[in-house]
Amino acid sequence: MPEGHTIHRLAGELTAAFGGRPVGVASPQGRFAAGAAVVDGSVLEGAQAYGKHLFIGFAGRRWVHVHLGLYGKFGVVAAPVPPGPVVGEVRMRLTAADAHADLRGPTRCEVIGDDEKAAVEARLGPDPLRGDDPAPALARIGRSRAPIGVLLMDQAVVAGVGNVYRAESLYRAGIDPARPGSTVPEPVLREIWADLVSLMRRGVHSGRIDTVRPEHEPEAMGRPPRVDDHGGEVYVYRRSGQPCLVCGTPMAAGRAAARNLFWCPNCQH
DNA sequence: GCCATATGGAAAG
DNA sequence: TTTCCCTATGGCA
Repeated sequence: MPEGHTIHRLAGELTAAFGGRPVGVASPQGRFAAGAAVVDGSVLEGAQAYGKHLFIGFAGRRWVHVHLGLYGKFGVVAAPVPPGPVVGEVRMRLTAADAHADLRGPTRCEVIGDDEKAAVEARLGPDPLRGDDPAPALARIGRSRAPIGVLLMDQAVVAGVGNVYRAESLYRAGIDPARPGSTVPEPVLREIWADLVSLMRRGVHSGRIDTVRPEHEPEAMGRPPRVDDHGGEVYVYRRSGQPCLVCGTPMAAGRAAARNLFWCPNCQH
């Protein structure tokens, strides 16, 4: 479930599990063999997250740059490493005495240096989870004719927001995702930014995306809890055709920039 | 077994 | 704007 909160949480978990110690880096699948050999056995100094990009820092100014993409997974598992052959397509495995971590299906997994890391970061907009100044994002949205729903997903505008936080933050602000960025008043943009900071911090802490306000939660509304494989309690994401939790209107769905888009046609303008 | 689907992004046209 | 990549899972024959 990789939006920015997943990556920031992962950076913390990796630093806690492996930081300051020599770590085995392997490529069970074989596709990361050359990169793994470069850092295998060196000290993992710490992991950093920027948007949806993960940088695992090793001694010698080497970084393993990981991007999970749409369905990548990276999880830390407490020791001992299960005996027997590694099951499935494990691109990279980190191993220490008391923990290991397996990476599967990433869009990117590569060893880079400081300059390449800086180049990746230079392409990203401010990240709500890093405490960045939102001014560049607000300015860019404020002068763009592109839909606000597309702009929020553009990592060069805001780093770390994915399809769920995009849909949910626009719903909570009452803004139609199709609305051009330049037509959204700046105070509303500031409110959306502050909301993203708060929602995404909560996501880092809980490991899932919950966006429903207390007064609309299942218990408060006398409805059954949401049952969905993404695990969180949300207003709009993947709820097309179901009644809006606030007004009862069936939620709408469409496509924008090749991604699923969800909104309430009554609550969002 | 086959197919559709997914919280992403880069490259190709 | 479309295509492609990477993997796991659930629904359906």
